Amino acid sequence: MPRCPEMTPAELRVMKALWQLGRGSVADVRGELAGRGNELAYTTVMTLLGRLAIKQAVTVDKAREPFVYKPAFRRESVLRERLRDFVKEVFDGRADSLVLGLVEDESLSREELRAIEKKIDEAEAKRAAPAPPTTRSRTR
Amino acid sequence: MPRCPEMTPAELRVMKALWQLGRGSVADVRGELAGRGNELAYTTVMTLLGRLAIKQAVTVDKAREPFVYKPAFRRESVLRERLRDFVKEVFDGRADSLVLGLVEDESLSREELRAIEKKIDEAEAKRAAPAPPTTRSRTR
DNA sequence: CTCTCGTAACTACGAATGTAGTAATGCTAC
DNA sequence: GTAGCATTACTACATTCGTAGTTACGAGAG
Repeated sequence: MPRCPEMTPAELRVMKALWQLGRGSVADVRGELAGRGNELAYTTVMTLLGRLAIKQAVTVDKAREPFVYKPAFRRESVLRERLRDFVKEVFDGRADSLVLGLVEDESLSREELRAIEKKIDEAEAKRAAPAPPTTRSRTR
Repeated sequence: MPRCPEMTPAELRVMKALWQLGRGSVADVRGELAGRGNELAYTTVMTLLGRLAIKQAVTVDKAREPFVYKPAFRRESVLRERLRDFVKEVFDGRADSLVLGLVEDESLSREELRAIEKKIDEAEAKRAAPAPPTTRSRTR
C-alpha cells in the first residue's frame, strides 16, 4: 500500500462524498456535496477532482462520458494517515495526551472509551481464535 | 476565554518553542527552534512572531529591546482547539472512531488507554471529593 | 443543419504560507 | 563621535488553496 497522497481540506470533503457514493461523475459528487451543505460550482468540483486525479487519490474511468471517478484509497487508510500526521505535528507524537485532551474537552466520554476498549479486546480475541471468519486472513 | 486564533503549522512550531521558553526574544525563540532541528533565518522567526502578534496569539513587551514575546494562550487550550477542529474536519466529529483509529494504527496501546481511563477516574473522584487539592478549582 | 446544453480542459486570481532579503535605527566599543 | 552590530519594520516572492470563469466539443432537439 503506497503512501496516500496529502489532501487539502476541500479535497478531503470531495473524497468523503466519493467514498459515500462509491463512485460517480462530477455531477454526482457535486450533488452529494450539496446534500451535505457544501455547495460548489460544477467547475470547482471538477477542479478538485482533477487535482485529486493528478495526485492519484482518485482514478478516472474515461471509457465513457461523463467520466466516472473512484477513490483510489480506502477511507480508513487516508484518515489514519491524516491522524498520524496530526498526532506528530500537534501532539509531538504523544497519542495518549491527545486522547486525554479529547476527554477533558468532553468530546469523548468514559463510556465511549470503555466501548473502544471492549472493541479492541474483541478484535484481540478474534485474532487469537482458531478460525478467523473474515476474508482478511489470506497471506495477502 | 476568547477563542484562540488559528495558526499555521509553522506558527504552531514557533508557539511550541515559546511555550517551552515561557517567554523570550526573537533570538531566544530562534535558538529553541534550532535546537529542535528547525533552523530558520532570524527574519523568518520575526515574521512568524509578527504574524502571531497580529493574531494576538502572543503578546509583545516593547518596553525594552530586544522585545520580549510571550504566549497569550495556554498550550493546552490551543492544542485542544486544534484537536476539536481536526476531529470535526477529518472524523466528522466522531471522537471515538478517531481513538479507534489510533489503536488500530498502534499509535496507542491498550495499556495507555487504560492509563488514561484511570487518570479520568481519579480526576472524577477528586472532583467529587470535598477538598480538591490542586490549584485548578478556583472560580476560573 | 443549426442551436443549445452538459461536460471536459485550461486559465484566472486573490488570499494565505513559508521563507527570507533590505532599510532604518539606536546602543556599544573603541 | 563614529563605525558596527543587533534589532525592528517593511517588502518580496514563489507556491498552494479555494473558488470559479472561459473555451471547446460532441450529441440531441427541433
